[in-house]
Amino acid sequence: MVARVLVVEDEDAIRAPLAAALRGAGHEVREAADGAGFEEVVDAYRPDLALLDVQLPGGRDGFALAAALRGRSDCAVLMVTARDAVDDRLRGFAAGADDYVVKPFATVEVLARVGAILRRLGRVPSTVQVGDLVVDEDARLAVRSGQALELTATEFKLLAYLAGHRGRILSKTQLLTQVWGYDEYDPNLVEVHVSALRRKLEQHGPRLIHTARGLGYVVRP
Amino acid sequence: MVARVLVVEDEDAIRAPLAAALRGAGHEVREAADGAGFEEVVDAYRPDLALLDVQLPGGRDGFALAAALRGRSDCAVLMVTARDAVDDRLRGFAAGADDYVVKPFATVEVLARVGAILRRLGRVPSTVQVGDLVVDEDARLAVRSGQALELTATEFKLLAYLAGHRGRILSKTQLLTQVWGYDEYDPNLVEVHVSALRRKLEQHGPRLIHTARGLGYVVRP
DNA sequence: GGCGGTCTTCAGCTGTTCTTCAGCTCGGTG
DNA sequence: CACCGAGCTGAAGAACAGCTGAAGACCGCC
Repeated sequence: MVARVLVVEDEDAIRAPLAAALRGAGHEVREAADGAGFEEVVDAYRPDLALLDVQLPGGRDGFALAAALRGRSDCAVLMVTARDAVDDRLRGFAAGADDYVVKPFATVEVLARVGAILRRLGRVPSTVQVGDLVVDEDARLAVRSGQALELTATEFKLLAYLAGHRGRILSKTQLLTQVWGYDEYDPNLVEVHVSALRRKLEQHGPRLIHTARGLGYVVRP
Repeated sequence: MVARVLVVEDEDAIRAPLAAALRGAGHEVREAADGAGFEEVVDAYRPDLALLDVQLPGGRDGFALAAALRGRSDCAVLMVTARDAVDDRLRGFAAGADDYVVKPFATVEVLARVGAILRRLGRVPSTVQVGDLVVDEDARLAVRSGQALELTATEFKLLAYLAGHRGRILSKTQLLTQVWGYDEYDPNLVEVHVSALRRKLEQHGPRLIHTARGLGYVVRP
């Protein structure tokens, strides 16, 4: 399973190879050296798993970050620490950690634990939810506040892709390649379909597909 | 990847061509002949990579400098020495060196190793923090004291560049080349955008972008 | 071949953002 | 304290990105 992983670790010598290994395993990785702007990054990036070092520079340690995650996201937590104290472990689980690794560790061990957590989470239901919109790719069904939407093939594909990457800015180029499989850049093609999608979506609620000027589009409740 | 490199080497005949080669590769280079004021330079310059000679005049050798880097910066370290003793190599790695080159060396070899280290680091975490401001270039997110800032494309680029070089005075010429890609000197263009940025930033706190009269601008908490 | 629906292209419109300009303020200097 | 250059900022309009209605191309179906 491919997941979005957020690695918060201050030591380059540990973070860099770890991130490389995770990328090698097909995951999408975001790195941070400390807890600065953690909430904002989580909201924007919506990781499936957070790998948190316990000891971090700055005001907040890994426990504080794990606590901040609760309620904000259904993201799993893997704590990393240099200390092998039992009370650390307990504090970690109390803060909502799903698992725990002790430094020094083998990169493969971490990879295995990440895989285990992601498998355990199961997930990958074919439906994505954004606010009051539910998109079920298997059933090819889009529902907004109880109302089924009548979408054309292209519109559905576009909406499914946007919703599947909610909270992230997707460029027109990216949409063109992912949804249309095109190489050439024709921004208007995307614009026309976004416009049509919006007309149908906004009959049942406020705007979900937002314009990020000069960058692309984002789906957000 | 373009990086800031700090070269500490006492022999002019080695340092000068090395610095020239690194500049030729697109890096920004700062040179020093010994370890005097090392910490201050690191804090002010925030190098991505330090090239440290082991044998240095004055009280401190390359190992001492490498040790001083740890905890102070997430900068990578490449040690340079005339001695090819195994215990030197071990001491170097123990002190946190990422790689090691032995004199006499070919300049291209050093360039290759610098490239390898920087690739391995995989561009340092994308978020920069200055006081209560956090700028995440990947997520294209600027947050000040918990409030997301609504910035236009140019404003964001400018802020990201300024924040990424916090504590350093950046001339208007430099900003024009780096942010706009312009050649001609139009100071007012920069001034107008700095003015707009300040208006948005200073709604949530004190001044961060300071004017260095006759020199340019600095970002500082 | 004709028909209905969908996709793509086109062109005009709108609102935003960038750049230029002009007049002002500020700080240093004699 | 007056002057001068550097920097600041409000306003105007040029340039640009994005939106959308409409027309034509395309495709499958009868």
